[in-house]
Amino acid sequence: MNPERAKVTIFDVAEHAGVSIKTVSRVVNNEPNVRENTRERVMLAVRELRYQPNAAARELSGKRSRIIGLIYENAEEFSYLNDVFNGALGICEPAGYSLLLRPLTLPDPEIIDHIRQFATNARVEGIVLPAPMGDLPEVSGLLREMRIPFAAITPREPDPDEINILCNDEAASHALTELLIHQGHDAIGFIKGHPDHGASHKRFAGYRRALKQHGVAYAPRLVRQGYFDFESGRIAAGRMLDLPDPPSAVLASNDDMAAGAIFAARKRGLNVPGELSIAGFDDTRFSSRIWPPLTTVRQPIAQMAETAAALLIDKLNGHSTEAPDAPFECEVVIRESTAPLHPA
Amino acid sequence: MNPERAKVTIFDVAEHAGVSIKTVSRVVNNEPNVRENTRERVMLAVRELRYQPNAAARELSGKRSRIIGLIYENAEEFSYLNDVFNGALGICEPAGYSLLLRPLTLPDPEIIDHIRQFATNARVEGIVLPAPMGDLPEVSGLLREMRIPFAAITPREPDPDEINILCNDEAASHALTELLIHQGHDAIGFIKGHPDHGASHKRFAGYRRALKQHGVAYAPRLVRQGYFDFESGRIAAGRMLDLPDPPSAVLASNDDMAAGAIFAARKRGLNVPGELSIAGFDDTRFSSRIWPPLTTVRQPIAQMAETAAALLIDKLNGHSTEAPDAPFECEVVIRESTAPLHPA
DNA sequence: AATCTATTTGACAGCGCTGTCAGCTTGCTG
DNA sequence: CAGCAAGCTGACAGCGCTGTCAAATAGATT
Repeated sequence: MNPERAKVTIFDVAEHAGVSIKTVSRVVNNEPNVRENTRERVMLAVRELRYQPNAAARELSGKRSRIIGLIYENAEEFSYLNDVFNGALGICEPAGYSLLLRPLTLPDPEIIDHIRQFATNARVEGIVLPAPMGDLPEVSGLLREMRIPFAAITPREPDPDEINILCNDEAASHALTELLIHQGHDAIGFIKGHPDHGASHKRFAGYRRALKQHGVAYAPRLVRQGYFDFESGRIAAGRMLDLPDPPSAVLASNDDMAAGAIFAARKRGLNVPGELSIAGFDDTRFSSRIWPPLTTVRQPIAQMAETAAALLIDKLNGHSTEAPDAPFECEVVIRESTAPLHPA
Repeated sequence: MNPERAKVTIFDVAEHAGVSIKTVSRVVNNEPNVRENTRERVMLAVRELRYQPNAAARELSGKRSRIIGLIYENAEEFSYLNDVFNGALGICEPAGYSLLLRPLTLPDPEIIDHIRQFATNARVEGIVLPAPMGDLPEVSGLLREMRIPFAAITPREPDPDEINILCNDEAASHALTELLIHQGHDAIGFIKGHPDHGASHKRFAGYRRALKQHGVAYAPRLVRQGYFDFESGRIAAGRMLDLPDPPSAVLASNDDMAAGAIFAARKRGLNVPGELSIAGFDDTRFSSRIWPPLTTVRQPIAQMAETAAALLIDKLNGHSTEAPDAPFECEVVIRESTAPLHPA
């Protein structure tokens, strides 16, 4: 199919450098026990001939595919995945790994079969699991059983034997709630995230802790279930705003839902933030571009994905790097969708 | 590393079915000249043993990697890529192909080297080029020279020997401009897209054609260069709005820039669409969620990517499917960011 | 039944690389 | 300068599959 390509083999290089193919292999793979002189000669030949090892042969012979899988939920929300892809790819490429994507539409009754097939068929060595994949016990259970190393980017409790990338969701949510309290709000609505996502629970926990700490009463009527999408945010916010005693501030568990809340407020003729403060979570690309720009929490998603990929590759290569000792830090970003409460 | 996996080889299946490995190979690859009886026996063995062919061995032996590359610009805009990824993956998976991503940050002076390396190193059989990759002559030139089949999703002039997925950008832009003219606007600003994108020129052409057709004077001061990003839209719109005789409507070449225009209008206290109508292009996920929801043009991006991948795979397999005879249809979506002009 | 042709099947040689292990060089040590 | 360990290098056997080509079988024809 491509006559021009892939012509140069290890034999050509060996001949050109006057060594055996095994020595070329050693040099190319950075193995020890090659005299500096020899190494240079081989490297020269490699460059001159533009030699690129045949990945299929390598895999067949060496049992290493150098492929990492990334299983993700094929949801609407894509800003998060954008960062995950970029972070993971940024690490894989220079490390000589390929990244293979596997979208999954949740809920998926055949998820086990799908993943099993992906793992064997695509011959991945390891798998990155961004949220919410890492939250699903059947997924991590299967991978464990198949003995496929994986790195979960998820706020669940860490397992010391597995790679877990965490961030301090709970603390960030606490800080954001505290901000609203300090601005004088005492009727603060909360829109929960999808119950299957670990992050949802962490964020709710931070909210409750802040209320408690500052002596603000917890009002169940001001807490609504959402599912991380715009529509559920719009609906949940609408319900709260139609209450006889509506909240003066709403904290949504992500920015999509916060955008939905803004939409709901505007439909009701409410000024944001004059009459209603709204804050979100995630700082997606659009959070600063809607009106008013959203107060939110920024997570270092790309960095987390980079770390996940890097630790996974280290593990695959037998370097047992230690996981970062502290969770990644989220950062509260204050913009114009929140304001101090002016008593009526 | 994974002792449980990939144990069953073609030999096991052959033995189990009482045939030679070659016959198993024939059955697995759907080759002709196998008696039905034999085929069934082999299939049974395949199922019983859960045989999955080793991709590396296949590739090494057969020269077919069953991998397709996707080279894309690693820009902020991700809604477009989301659809492209999903569309392409949806076709590749069932066809037994893997999709390998290769982000590129433009402009990239070493783009040729990067692509060359990707193509050989990742041993892709073919490549999908979403916009703006298909617009760059050095990219398509290199692939042509390397004899790597590719499918370009781009509005350039089609080459009958190559796979080109088109949509009627020009006509859609014409229709959108016409809509504004019919609403009474006669001072219609236009924010151009990035000059390296073929779509930019098509969209501008549609705008001009509509003006001409309806006898609206073309005013160069109402045309500004943008680069498809929010900021450039904000700035370009700002310049026009600060003119002594500002436009009553602004057409932006994509929704990011339209969002920027809305932002600029709002900063100047202008009501949209009361005092300024704004329309965009693309219908990204956020276009219906900002305030006011954007009038825009929707392209069937996922479908286009599906078609690109499908045609490419057909080509790789020697089935010379014909390209669709007509370009894909864009659709004008009218929302609340545009309104009829009320004379002052 | 013998002959011929078309169809089906199998033996075997690679594909390009890495792992194993044996053999050859060094550079010391005594 | 012999003797030896440590450092280098190379020969060769696979890895699991597909392509080639020859052999076996079935089916058609006389």
